[in-house]
Amino acid sequence: MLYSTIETLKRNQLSITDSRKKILELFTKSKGALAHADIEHQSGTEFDRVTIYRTLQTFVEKGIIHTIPRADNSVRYALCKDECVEGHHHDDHVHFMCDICGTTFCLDQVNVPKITLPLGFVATQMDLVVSGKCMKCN
Amino acid sequence: MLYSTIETLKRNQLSITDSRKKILELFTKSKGALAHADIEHQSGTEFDRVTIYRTLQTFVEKGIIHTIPRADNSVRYALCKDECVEGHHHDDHVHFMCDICGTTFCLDQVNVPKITLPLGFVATQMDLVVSGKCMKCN
DNA sequence: TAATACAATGCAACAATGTTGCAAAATATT
DNA sequence: AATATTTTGCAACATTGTTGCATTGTATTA
Repeated sequence: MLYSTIETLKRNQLSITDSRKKILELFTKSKGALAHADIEHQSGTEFDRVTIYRTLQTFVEKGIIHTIPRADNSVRYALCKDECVEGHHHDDHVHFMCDICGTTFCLDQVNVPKITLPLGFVATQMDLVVSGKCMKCN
Repeated sequence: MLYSTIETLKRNQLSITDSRKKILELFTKSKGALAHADIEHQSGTEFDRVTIYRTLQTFVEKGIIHTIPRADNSVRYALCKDECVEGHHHDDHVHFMCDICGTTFCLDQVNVPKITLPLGFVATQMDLVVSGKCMKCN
């Protein structure tokens, strides 16, 4: 089930503004994950940098998008699946980063496998990021 | 087998300097992983910020330390095991970040499990970062 | 639909993080 | 000890992210 951008915003009790509509659209149009800089470039000078930061923050809080960590100190954001709700993300799928084209994929089909931690350690979140060559660059 | 800081530097064909000795010592003394800022604080005003950046870079290139990605856009560094050599890291163990005390652990005993990627995807590196409560804060 | 309450935006200023070029200093080599 | 090489510190700059506040836009109520 796909929601329109406006429906998604309403469903999350967010007021409908130009920046939120536009940024959410960028995510639905994009196959891969987006970095803050991507959004800044693709939206031109339309919105202030600060607005983009705050919009992304709001979307993460509401469970509309989730973050993907990277070893080189740059976070990317991707749309969450429908099950994500405020404060409780279900983004336990694997992320794939292509070393050639730089695209970040959410491999929704591939789940993060269960692992056994040493005694005393309790996990609340797991991030599995794989890098290599994607099917286009292979 | 443990090497002294000087031996490790020599083994990697690096000249022995105060900053390299001191920063490498910080890593061997520390149980967890270190962020750039940690090193900057613990070494006081002894070294320039730039020197620390360059030293960490050199250590990563030589395979002495490896990076650990985090969702909040902050990289941490940890000592590699002996098998790591220049340009070829063997840091395929799980990393654990405590949400309470902030310490990052290398769980050397726990390996990243093999997963099956969609057709056409080829993995060259995998990073599994688990967060939750560590054995001290539990 | 107009008036009000509320929330989001843009701007400015700032803080933190990371990078580069180059002269000075330290290390390694002969 | 003298020379060649590498590393360091400084300055300057680029990027990324944060905060306070006045202004603007959105939602709500009469």
